[in-house]
Amino acid sequence: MSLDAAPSSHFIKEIILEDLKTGKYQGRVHTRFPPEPNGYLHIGHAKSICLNFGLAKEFGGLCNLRFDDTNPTKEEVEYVESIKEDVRWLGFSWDDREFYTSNYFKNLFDFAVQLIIKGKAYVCDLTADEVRAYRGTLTEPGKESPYRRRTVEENLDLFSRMRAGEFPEGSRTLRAKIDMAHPNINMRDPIMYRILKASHHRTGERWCIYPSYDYAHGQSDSLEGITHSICTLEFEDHRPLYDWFLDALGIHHPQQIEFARLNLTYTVMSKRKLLKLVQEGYVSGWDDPRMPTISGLRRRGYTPEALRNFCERIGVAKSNSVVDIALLEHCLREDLNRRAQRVMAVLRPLKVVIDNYPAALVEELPAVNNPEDRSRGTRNVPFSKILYIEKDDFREDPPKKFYRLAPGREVRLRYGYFITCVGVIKDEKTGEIRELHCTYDPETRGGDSPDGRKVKATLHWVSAAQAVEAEIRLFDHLFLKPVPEDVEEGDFTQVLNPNSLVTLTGCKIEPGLAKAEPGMLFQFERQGYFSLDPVVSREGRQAFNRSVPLKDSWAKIEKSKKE
RNA sequence: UGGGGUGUCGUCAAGCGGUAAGACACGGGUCUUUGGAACCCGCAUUCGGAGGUUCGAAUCCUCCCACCCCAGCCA
Repeated sequence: MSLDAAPSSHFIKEIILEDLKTGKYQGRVHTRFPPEPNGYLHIGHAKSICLNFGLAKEFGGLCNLRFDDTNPTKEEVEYVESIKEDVRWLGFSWDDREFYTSNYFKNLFDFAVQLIIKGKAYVCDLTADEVRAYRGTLTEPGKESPYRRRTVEENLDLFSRMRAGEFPEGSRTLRAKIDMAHPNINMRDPIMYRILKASHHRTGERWCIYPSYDYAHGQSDSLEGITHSICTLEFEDHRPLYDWFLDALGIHHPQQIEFARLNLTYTVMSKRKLLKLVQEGYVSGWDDPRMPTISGLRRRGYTPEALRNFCERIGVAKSNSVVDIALLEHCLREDLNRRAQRVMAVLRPLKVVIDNYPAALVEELPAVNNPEDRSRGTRNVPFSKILYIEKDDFREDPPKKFYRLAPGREVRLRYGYFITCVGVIKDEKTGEIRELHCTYDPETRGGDSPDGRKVKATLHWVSAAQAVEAEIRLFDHLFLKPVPEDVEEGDFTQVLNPNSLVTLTGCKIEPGLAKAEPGMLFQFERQGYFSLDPVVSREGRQAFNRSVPLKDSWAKIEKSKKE
């Protein structure tokens, strides 16, 4: 059984298969992942990464990593580094094909000169406001710029002076000469170059004119020999323009294919919204474990395998959709179930004294490391007279279907003994349960009863004397609503989940966990999957993040009883 | 009222004229030293709507409806 879902077919593969059959690109498949280094990658990007790198791999082709850095006012090296780390972590390699649109600034400039010579581009002196006014509206055609009829010579001269820095920022642009009455607004003489006196993170002060996305993207694809240029739906309207430049230049012509971006329930996905959460302090940073960023998911304890599997399962299509976050969680559980080391940890400790257990005795009892993989063997956990169990595992007045510990009831301590509750000690004033007194059956060592006696529940526990204390962070959905943007008033911050992070201190964990390190995958039995938080943890004060809880059918019963 | 898209189960999503895959979710059950996992069963007589073509339509045609994207010198 392989963890990765069988690659499913989708419309992009069909297009590629067809192109392969007809020999459209001499049997080549070459894709690219083109992030703009102006923010951190999120799970929506993961979909695109898996698609582009996955397609290349499946068809024996290549996928380039290309930073689309045409806007120096928004881009930074910090983002470049984080993007590379995230793509690598996801399990993909671009070898030496790390490119930057800024590598092509000279090529793009030369292409622009060619277009000017062909009479297909001109320097326009209209201001930004005027350009907008001249563009017309969705339903009305635009007007031609008064500068549209400049001669080739004049355009050439002006364009080279734009490059030389002779004109102030925003004073002129280079525009494609297409059709101001075109029903597609993108075709109404789009801007190819703007003057930006900004320092670029790669080219420094070398340029003061920068190409627009529309002008740069197709030509960059062409220069790299890309065959299939995959992007999201909102660029569908730009495809005629993408094609227009390539045709006008008569160079290698990749085909642009659009697919629907990923949306997930109970979270937001746009860089703008994510940035707002970070900047306004709703989360601790881009890598907050509640964020849908790749760095956040990684810190939370997600695995690349789970993410890749998820991306495979959601499919690739063109309809706007919102994927249930339960599928993401399912993919994580599925992966972690096979891999995670089982361990016992008590999140909300309740003291238990085993009355008939020798006070001085400490036994080392073997516990299975992973029932899904017996080759992982066993470890020993200490058992003694004073233990902690989970508060939730005891009810003085147990409701129907509650199988756990209650007065007079016998349950099993996992890998330990059968115990029976014989006493409850409460705080005189508050009535709060302070500790439980139990007796154990020495014959049930390890958790088996020689007489075949059954018990309805098995509890996890930790021996008090040997327990290590830790902080445990429980995460829930960041938002209360499946679609956070769907609010009557205000914005998505109105429906932030106040309980998306619950920090528990004084948790009692199995002594072996003291050696836990970030990146190690654990299942705290009967609770969920956890891993050490690499940021918050400190020497002597470990903090574990709950990556995802285990399915809990008891919680479901309780919930349905309340409703 | 311009242009470009999309509409198949609660949510994704196959389907490409031969009689509605699969997954998640949900419900029920078996098993269980995790109320986990695993396993079994159930879950769209119907494909946005209405007509039409055809022996046969989710698939073809016509009209209609709904939703998404576009008027950055952002990508």
